[in-house]
Amino acid sequence: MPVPSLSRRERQVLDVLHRLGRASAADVRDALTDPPSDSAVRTHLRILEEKGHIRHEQDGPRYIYLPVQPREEAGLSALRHLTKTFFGDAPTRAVAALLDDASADLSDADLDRLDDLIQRARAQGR
Amino acid sequence: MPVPSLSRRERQVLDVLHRLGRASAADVRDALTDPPSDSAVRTHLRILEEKGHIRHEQDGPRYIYLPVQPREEAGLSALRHLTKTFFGDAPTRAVAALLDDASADLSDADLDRLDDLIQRARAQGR
DNA sequence: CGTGCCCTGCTAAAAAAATAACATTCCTCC
DNA sequence: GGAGGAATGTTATTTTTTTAGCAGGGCACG
Repeated sequence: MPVPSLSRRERQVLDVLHRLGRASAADVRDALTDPPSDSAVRTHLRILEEKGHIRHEQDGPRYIYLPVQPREEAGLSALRHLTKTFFGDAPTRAVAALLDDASADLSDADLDRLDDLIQRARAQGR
Repeated sequence: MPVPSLSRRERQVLDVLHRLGRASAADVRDALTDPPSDSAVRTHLRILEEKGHIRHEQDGPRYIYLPVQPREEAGLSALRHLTKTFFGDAPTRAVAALLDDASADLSDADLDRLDDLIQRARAQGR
């Protein structure tokens, strides 16, 4: 169990960036339910950038920040950690929890897609 | 995006407890890759208990700590948050990532079980 | 022009978190 | 009985985090 390298706020800000994909300082602030001052948000963005977790592009007068690690990739490692912590390292159990929870919202198309993925996993396995 | 109520170390300690189910202060310390002093670990345990996230039982001379929220339940809400953050709030995509990643490790039995869950989700849906 | 506005960066201060030192209790065993 | 060991709780200190204040640059517009 290594210490997570991000503080509370930093994690929160980085999550927002993953969710939005790309965002200005003001966008980030707007996405927080309990926003600190504009200047505080900027400080976190600057620190995240120093630490190498995000980068920025210039967009006219302002900076647009983006995560360095692609969303899917970050998502996967978060999933791995979560699976270890809460599901005894058994991905199947994590999947089960997801399906169970969201079943009401899964469309037929979603289910078809999942079937497909399982087919593929079977093919892979042999 | 509400501020997570736990600090870095607190989160880390609580995760260990979820992983182990139940553990003494020494167990928790052993499970950390970068353990602080015994006394520091205890402080975190005491604070987590004050905050209501864990409780303890007496076991002979020592305390055994356990999460208040059941593991599966905590896992589910973590999954929900993760799905929002990294998978555009589409559980199917999170599942896809898991299957894709772990396909090498999924046994036929696992896959059968997943098929089953999907069947059930279909039945549920109509 | 020059005033106002919106942006960034820097710096300092306040608040929270993390750590360890220490006191205390209880039990065991000589 | 008392010395030693293993546990907890309390407290104080250090370190990190979080926050805001302020300076400076650039651009638009009267």
